[in-house]
Amino acid sequence: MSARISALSPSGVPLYQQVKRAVLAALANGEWPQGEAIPPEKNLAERFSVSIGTLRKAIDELVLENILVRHQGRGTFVALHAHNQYFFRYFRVVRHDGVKGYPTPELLGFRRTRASGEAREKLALAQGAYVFEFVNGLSLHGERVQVDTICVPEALFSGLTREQLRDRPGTIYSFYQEYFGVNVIGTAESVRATSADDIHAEWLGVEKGTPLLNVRRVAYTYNGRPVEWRVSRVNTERYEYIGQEHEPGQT
Amino acid sequence: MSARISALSPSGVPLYQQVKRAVLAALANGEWPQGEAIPPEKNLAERFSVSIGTLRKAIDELVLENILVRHQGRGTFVALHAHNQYFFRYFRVVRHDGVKGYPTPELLGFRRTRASGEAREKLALAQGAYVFEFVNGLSLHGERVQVDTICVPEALFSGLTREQLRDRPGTIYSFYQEYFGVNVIGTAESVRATSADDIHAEWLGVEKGTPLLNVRRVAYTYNGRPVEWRVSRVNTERYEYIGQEHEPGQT
DNA sequence: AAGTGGTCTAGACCACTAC
DNA sequence: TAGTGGTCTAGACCACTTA
Repeated sequence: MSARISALSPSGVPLYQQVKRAVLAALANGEWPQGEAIPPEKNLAERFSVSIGTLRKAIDELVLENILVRHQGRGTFVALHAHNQYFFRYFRVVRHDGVKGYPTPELLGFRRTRASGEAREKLALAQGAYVFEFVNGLSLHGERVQVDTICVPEALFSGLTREQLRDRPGTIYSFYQEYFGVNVIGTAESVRATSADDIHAEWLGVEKGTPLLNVRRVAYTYNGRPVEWRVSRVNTERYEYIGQEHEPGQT
Repeated sequence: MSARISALSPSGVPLYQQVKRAVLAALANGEWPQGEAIPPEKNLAERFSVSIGTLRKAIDELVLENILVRHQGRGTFVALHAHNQYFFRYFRVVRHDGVKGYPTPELLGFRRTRASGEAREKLALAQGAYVFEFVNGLSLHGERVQVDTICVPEALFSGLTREQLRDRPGTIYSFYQEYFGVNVIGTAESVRATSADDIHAEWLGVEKGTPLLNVRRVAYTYNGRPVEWRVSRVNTERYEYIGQEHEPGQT
């Protein structure tokens, strides 16, 4: 386990960034399990042959990214529920009383088609480009509360099948990553209020014309490349969407 | 202008936090105008009698908060449009094409009343406590698109009048700060879709029953104390609410 | 060439936690 | 009491910008 930074590479990459990568690698290796403390700062500084200050700068960033948690006097810990946090980053519907739940997905539709004008715009596709369009129903506490219409370029997801989607084990984004090497690293959402049309009324078990939340999301990978465009319809009779939150930063 | 930190107060507050406050005070004094460079780090470190490292930690936080911008080799600058950024932190409605605009406010109602059950809950008030409740209409490009019903505890805003609100120069939150010493430092929002009732239909110039976005916000000051509870109704026919955004952080 | 911020060191002492 | 992270120092050298 000689985890020394490789030759203090003169690559021009700051040392603390190299340290950060090394720590991430160790985490990925499962060297320090979730919820457990990582070695103290002094040890890590020695191990990577850097000063405490440099080591701390690397750890600082990992703490900012919610990958590690520091407790003064106790140690630095691998964040629990890193998976959970990641999950609820992208699923922002909770019950009116604030209770969160894991949604049960159900594939309601799947087809290969030419991209619509709006999909072309959001996904930066050429005219006539093909996309896969599928519909995902989400239930909370046994009740269907959200229906997503999801559009991805065929160019990035060639060979995608209805069965793969139906039988995928985890979240859609982890599926993208494992099966197609597509990493979602950012999203942008806008929200409107619209009326339920016939098909969504049926899917959500509400009357036609019921006000629904209409969440429109573009997901991006590296270099700002859009990889997914989705429209979510949410029945907010008993659930709500968590909007912008501003932490009380101590100014 | 002896801006020395007052006696290196043994108050237990970290030095770099004191330095940060001092820099903020200098900014508030207009000592360094917007868009201009502030003195180099060495000078500031001397002026505040701290080491470069400590000074940098203070500046780091101000950069993270978008109050300052660093340019390697050029200097550290007072962020332009800090006011703008601050403004659009709390006003998140844009046209469907993404164009932002400054809303024109109009006071549509004002009264002193006992807090409703929901207001009591959100504002952590005792039964029978009084609140000021006022209604603020917001227009973009000459069109009324949003109506806010705002509720603040009388205990924090004693003496608030309709005229003060109507004639206030800046945003509501800067008004809170200047006239009542109430600093809003954080917010939490949840979003639903609801139908327009009679009065909101009239205010927004839509038919009764039109789907409206229903944004519910609690604003907090220090120590997580709630100071304002508001419900915004937005006509999203031509405008939309900017939801959660995730920056592509470089992990 | 001079001046700026960016990175890095090798310590020190303090506050907090666990034993 | 021992060990942890939190803060702080007084420098050093590097990369970048401007003139």
